[in-house]
Amino acid sequence: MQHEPIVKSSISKQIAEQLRHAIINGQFKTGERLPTEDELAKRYGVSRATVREALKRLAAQNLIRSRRGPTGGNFVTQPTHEELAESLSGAATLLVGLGSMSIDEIIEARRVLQGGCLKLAARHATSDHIEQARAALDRQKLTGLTDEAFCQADVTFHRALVDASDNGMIRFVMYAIIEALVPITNMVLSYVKERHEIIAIHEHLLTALENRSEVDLDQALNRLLDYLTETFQEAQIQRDGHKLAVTPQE
Amino acid sequence: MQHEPIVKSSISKQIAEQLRHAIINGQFKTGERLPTEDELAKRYGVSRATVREALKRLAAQNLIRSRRGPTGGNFVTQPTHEELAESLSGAATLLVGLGSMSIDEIIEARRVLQGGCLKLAARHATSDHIEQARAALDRQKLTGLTDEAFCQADVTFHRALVDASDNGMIRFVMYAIIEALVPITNMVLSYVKERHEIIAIHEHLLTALENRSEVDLDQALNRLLDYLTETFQEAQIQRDGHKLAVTPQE
DNA sequence: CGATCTTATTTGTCTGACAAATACATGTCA
DNA sequence: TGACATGTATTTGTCAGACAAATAAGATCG
Repeated sequence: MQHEPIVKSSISKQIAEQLRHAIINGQFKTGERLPTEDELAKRYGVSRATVREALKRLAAQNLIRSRRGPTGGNFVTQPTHEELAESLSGAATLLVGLGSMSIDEIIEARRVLQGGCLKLAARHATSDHIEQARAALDRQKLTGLTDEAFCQADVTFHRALVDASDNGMIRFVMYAIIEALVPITNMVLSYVKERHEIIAIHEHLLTALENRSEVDLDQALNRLLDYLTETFQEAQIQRDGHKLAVTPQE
Repeated sequence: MQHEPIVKSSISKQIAEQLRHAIINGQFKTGERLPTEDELAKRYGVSRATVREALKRLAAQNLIRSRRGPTGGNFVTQPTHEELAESLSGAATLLVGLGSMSIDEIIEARRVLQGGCLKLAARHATSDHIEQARAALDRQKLTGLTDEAFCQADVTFHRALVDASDNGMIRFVMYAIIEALVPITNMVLSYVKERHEIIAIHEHLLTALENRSEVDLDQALNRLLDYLTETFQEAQIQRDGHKLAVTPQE
């Protein structure tokens, strides 16, 4: 007797998978409308609720977007770079937040990968990129900035540097790494509060970029990451000391 | 008169967002069980169907997993490295597939980023990593392999090289880039069919790694990417020529 | 011609029900 | 007592049908 291979996963999940592949393989082109939910339900022989659960899975991946009304429906969308970068940084943040990625690893990754990225930037940077970075740096110099605002400008600055590499793929992955470092920068800022050093290093980076000096860029990057490593350890000690003082038990 | 800020997005999406933040902020720890769907429905004052659509959104992001029965429910899961890497490469593949990322960009990105990665690998590679790479390379040498199998072994080989860098963050992003190159490798394979050259270059790479020679690694990587660039153009010409011959109109 | 009203279509949500999986308690028989 | 079957409660999975809300296009009226 032959046993049919029983399918363990839920119907809605299977439908989501099928539709997903259909979209990726181009059977539904971007901008195109999927069949209506009723139609899909009939076609798969399931209820509309099940179809909808499948569609929501796709929506969560920014693969489709829905509109109501006639001419409405579920449309295949090309996820924007923003959205993809966002989901990517979300994943990276999660990895860091859940502690499955050490600080040292992130800094090392940044040292290695951003090093290459800056080399490209030295070759491809336009005055536009440099201006953007300059603007972000100027914002960091303002007095009275909250830590969050400072950190935000920090991200903007580094993104501008990455953009200068003029490479979409690199931009895609570097954004994630930069994002992953935000919590650390934030912690350093709240416990050590030495913005001027960060600003000085950024100035160093930007000047090196303006001069298109790969050596200087490398030097500046290492200076930044060394500084972060040091102060992060310091901040950690302070934080833990603080914590211990407040909650001595445990 | 004051107008309340009307909320445009659907209820299920909002609930998904709320739960998502609750999970990321650690209000629900990993492994913990969320309230039952009925409970959530009551708590948010919506129907169970709506709650379920929200939950499916989270499930699509591998944030929760569900089990039936008593002691069952929706559990917060720590996404595996695999799952995160998968969603990441899914995004990257999409970018490539939808043509918003050029081949040149990917190859350039790989040249720059993998270059740094291999430097790390030269320092950190263990015999274990090298053996894994060797095994994948041996598999590529088998005769009678389908293009898919060959390509699969190719990915395994490069992953082993990346693993040798011994850095989770780098692994995370490099996996995506490697994955993004798969369609291109595939196309090169189907139209040019020169596996021996790829194998030779891989041999070059592996030997360089065994000798921990950064210079050789760099040389081999450039050799590989130059080769891919060339043959890809060739393949493209052949394919387009073929297409034109078959469908001369348009 | 233009403004408004109606109407059809499609997604969003609700309700209530039953099916399926599954842990746990209970009972039965050796 | 111990192993095994059996029921039972709980929770997710799926279904069916309904109404609400958005919205584009046609119909109507001034």
